[in-house]
Amino acid sequence: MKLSRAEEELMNHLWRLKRAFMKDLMDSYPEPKPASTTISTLLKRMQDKEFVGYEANGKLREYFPLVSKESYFSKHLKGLIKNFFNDSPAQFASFFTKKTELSEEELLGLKRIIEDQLNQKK
Amino acid sequence: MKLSRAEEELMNHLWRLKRAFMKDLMDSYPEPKPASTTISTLLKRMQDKEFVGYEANGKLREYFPLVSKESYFSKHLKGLIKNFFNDSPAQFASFFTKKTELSEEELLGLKRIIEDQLNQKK
DNA sequence: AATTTTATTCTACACTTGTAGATGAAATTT
DNA sequence: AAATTTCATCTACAAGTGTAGAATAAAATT
Repeated sequence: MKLSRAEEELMNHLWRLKRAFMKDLMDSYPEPKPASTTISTLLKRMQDKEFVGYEANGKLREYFPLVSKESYFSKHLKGLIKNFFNDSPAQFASFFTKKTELSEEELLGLKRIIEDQLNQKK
Repeated sequence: MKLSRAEEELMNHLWRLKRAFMKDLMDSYPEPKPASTTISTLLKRMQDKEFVGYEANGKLREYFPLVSKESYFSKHLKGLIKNFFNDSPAQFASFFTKKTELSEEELLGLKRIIEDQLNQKK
């Protein structure tokens, strides 16, 4: 199951806020804000898809994510790699590194991470 | 404009084949194959979206991609990074490197790429 | 030339998505 | 307590998607 574009946007707000009431979600949208019923509809659909839960606090509901951004994103990425890179993360990484202009610091940071990973392998 | 899931799958076949007749596209699907009219519908929609063109060869049409996999994918990725990583490719790279289990060779290969990039910076 | 194969367009239909009004009920403010 | 605000649900509807049958036409085969 996957989220639609609009749902994903809302989910991003929710991940950032961690827990949020309707009002907080509304606030997190820039102008022009969507109608609050639109958010409600999205929240409902996301509950059906089991991406969002809530805790009733009196009548108000405090919503929270049921999946972490990390795991959601990992699936996403895995799909991309599968579809576009022959299921080879290395091929993907090489594409990414070549096509994205990273600054020197960024490259050094990355290099360090990779070296750490290599050391762990030993 | 974006391709839908099913269109993207077809596009992948087309990228791989570079140029293809209806028949070749059908062949590229695993069992159970979709109806050929389904492929036709998709192709039509993809032409409307200007992702696919064709050259008539007698009555047959030889289809080909109008956008490269690289540029299509780059946009995709840019969107992902924007939505999920605060628009920071470096943040993304670090996440990717940590979450994906790359083999030692793959890591070494990556390291080499990064070193090349660093040298180019000088 | 008649038949068969192959591919295209048209039509269709159910499902998903983006968006929001109407309605109603609980909570808050006056 | 009455009025107002806040929000969830229901209903709705247009656009986009996945999927494919019917009709048709050109090409290949017999």
